[in-house]
Amino acid sequence: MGRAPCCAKVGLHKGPWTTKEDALLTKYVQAHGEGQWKSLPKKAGLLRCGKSCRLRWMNYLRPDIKRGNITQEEDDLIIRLHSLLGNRWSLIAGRLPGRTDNEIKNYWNTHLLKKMQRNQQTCDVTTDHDEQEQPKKKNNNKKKKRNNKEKKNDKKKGTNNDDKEEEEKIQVYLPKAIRIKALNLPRTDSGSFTYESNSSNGSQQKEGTQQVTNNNNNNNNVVCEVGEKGENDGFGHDYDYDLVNVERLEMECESYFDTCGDHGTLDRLYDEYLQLLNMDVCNYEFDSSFVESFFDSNNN
DNA sequence: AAACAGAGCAACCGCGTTTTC
DNA sequence: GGAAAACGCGGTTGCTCTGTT
Repeated sequence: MGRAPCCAKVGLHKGPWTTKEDALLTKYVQAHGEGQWKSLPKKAGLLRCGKSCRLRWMNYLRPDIKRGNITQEEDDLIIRLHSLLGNRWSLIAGRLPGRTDNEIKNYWNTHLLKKMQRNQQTCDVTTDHDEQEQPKKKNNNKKKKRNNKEKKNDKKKGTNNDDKEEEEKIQVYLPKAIRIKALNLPRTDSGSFTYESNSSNGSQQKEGTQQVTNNNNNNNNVVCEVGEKGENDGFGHDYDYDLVNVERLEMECESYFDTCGDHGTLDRLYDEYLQLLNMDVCNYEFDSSFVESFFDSNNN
């Protein structure tokens, strides 16, 4: 059983893509469409593994990729979605047109994590307990960077600090990612839900669309009217997203579960959140009321 | 000016899930 | 129904750039 690693083939290019490779891949995908990643490199004349091609296309070459800085609205939305979904980057990316899961993951790890840590430091009424718990993540981050450096140095020096690192490992309890199998929602290129306009060209993704179309495999389309709405996120911010907002996600899920009557996945998700909220180890600010209302509405 | 450290991000890797045969 | 292949996701790595000493 098991699969042979697709990139183990000898003679395949690795590392940064050249403009020539980009051009070949773009040309091929434009001519033949996405998919068949395994056989694509051969057909396109690329010395890359299919996985690498897919990644390059999805994260960089797709024409609908929005490049440039993350806006404040997107920033807020990412934080809010992360509080709801955890590290489900592709789901989060699906709510941000033109953004990729990889981009959001990187942005979270490099910007938002620090931002939230800063906020927590300034806002928290610090107790001794908090002071002990909070730096864990921060230290972990720094540790990673330090480890990279150490590894580099180790390479030079020929030493190995792995045993020491093992001792120092700090256990951080984070929710285990579970896939929402039951949600057969249409996906964007990045593998997440998509939302479509009511126009004849239903495949075109549009920003600020007014309807959310929710297709499942039985062709039971669930269409939710979605209006722009200012709301409070429970953290004291007012939101008026031009982008797809969290409310839409709730509505989509609500509609879906109403249709199929499957609450098992939501129950699991809710259990996961409850466990997390009960765990004092993460010292992480959850908007529990928001989460609870989300699940309550689906269970009623 | 050189060395070092940290930040940012593209790309890789491993594994779980889904699809195909 | 089971095995293999394909796909997709999240975590991690390592390279490059920039700022600091």
